[in-house]
Amino acid sequence: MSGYAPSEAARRSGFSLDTLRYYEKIGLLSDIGRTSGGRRVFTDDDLSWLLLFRCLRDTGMPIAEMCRYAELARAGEHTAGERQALLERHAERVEEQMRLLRRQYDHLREKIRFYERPTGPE
Amino acid sequence: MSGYAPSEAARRSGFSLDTLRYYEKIGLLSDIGRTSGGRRVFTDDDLSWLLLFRCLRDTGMPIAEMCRYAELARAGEHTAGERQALLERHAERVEEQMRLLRRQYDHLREKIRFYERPTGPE
DNA sequence: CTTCAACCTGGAGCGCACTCCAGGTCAAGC
DNA sequence: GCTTGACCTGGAGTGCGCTCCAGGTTGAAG
Repeated sequence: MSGYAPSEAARRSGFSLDTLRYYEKIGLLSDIGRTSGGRRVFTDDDLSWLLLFRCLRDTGMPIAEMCRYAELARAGEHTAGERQALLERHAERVEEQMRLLRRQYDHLREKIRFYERPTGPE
Repeated sequence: MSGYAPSEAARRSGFSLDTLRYYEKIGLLSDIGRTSGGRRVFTDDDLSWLLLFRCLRDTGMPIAEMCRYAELARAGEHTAGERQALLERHAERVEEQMRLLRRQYDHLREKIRFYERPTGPE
């Protein structure tokens, strides 16, 4: 079950080894376990955090904001409302981002269509 | 009709004045007109280029690739096929990007749902 | 016991896309 | 004619998010 080597955690999360170390260094990840020899051991719980971070990064959340979220979570259950609000605000930004992306994608397709028949413009 | 001051071009394209100057400096924009006093004058044609660049940037195309596109366009009509292919490849990347964004958005919404009722996790 | 790939640390370096600055010029309105 | 705000240039600086490096350690396999 739990106990993944760094390379395995990297593989499963899609982050590089360097990025995992970096995330720990800046305090985004904390209390990552170690073997007696000093090597990191990632638990299932660490992994689920990483998958959340992957989601947040992929949707464009800045690292500083993920740090804020992680801090809140560490602070305890009483921050649940604030955490929810943070994710909600982010989700709304993502919606806007999706709308913009779709709109610009349509522009792009329109542009490509100009090349598709008689003779292209420009 | 044609002849926009830099600030107007910035307003219409959504790029900053500095970015417009930067784009000209790196050769993304070329042959931007000038007044006798040395000030830039943007034409409708320049504006439509800017709107294309806005579309490409918003969809994540790196500047180097936009430069390549602009160069091809300057080279003449015989590069139309290559230009089309470039845009087509980009559009496919955008599609992938939209799929990922939607997937991660769904994850995010799912995560938020955990906060919505009994007692949130983490 | 040896080997060797995976891991460790601290810190420097990088790529991208701007953004800002100093010091000067231009031109429309009063 | 003077003021003032928009504009000019070349070049330095910034913020973000990693990524790479040197030099050393660990531990499973043979």
